[in-house]
Amino acid sequence: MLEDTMTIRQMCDEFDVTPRTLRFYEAKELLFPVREGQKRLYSKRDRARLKLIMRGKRFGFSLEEIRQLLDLYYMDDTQETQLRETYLLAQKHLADMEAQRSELVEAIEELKTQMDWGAARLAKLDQPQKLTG
Amino acid sequence: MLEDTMTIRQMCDEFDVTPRTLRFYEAKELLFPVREGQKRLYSKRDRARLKLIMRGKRFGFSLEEIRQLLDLYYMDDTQETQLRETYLLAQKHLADMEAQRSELVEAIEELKTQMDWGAARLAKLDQPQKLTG
DNA sequence: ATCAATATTGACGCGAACGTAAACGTAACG
DNA sequence: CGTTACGTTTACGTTCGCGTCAATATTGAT
Repeated sequence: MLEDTMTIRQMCDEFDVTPRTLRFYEAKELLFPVREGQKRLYSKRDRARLKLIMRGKRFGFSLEEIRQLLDLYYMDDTQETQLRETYLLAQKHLADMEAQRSELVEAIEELKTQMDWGAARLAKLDQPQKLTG
Repeated sequence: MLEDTMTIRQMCDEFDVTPRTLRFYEAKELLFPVREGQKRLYSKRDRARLKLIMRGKRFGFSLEEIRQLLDLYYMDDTQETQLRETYLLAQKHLADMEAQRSELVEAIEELKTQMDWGAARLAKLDQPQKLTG
């Protein structure tokens, strides 16, 4: 506890995931908890990574894509070649996310329009008094 | 051709999907192409729906969620009860999309920050002349 | 010491969203 | 009339992201 680590259960509670999920991410090399005997202990870094994982998932990236992107946030000890590749990868992801943002903004506008339309129809159904003026 | 319909191949070319996908969406009741003999013919409405399907997928909605939402865009002949339910559903989706937009904006900012950091490191690697200034 | 709670490693299962192969129809072209 | 091209159904296969046992430690409390 002194070393700022968390057990698997604490992680599950904080991030609302199951143990299975955390072990799965570890198997996929997205997380690297240390072992205290048999038990996994998650560091602050693991928590930061998990947060990014959840975010990436939300935006539709696969775990494999996320795994590669995670290196960008922890490339302190990365080789130069790796660094360049990661940087290029990040550029693509950034472009993708900005495109997604645009589409999302447009989709929100359109959905609102459709909902206004639906709201109008519902209003008529609620108050049909003025039917014949 | 005169009736503003498209064959399955034309659809595939225009939306960059496979025939299998279109038949799959039909099986899931997301599309309703008419038949000319055996062959499927996709109307303008089918195309509009497919566009919304692709958009929904992009934003992480399942095909089932999308199927329900599609009714909002074509509820001219919808019952009142259905209309209310669909409207409520749309509100939830709208909220979800707006939340997603916020997170996306934040994620973009953070990613940019990280990239600037990486870019700085790359710059140092490119021009180490001032090493001992 | 024992019992319950929590952890671990397999291993199989599962729903979503298609891919892919087989077997068949039909329609046009030379 | 054959074959080439495109379409159809049926059905099994595949990948992803976990869920769900089962069997086995390990740990903490009584």
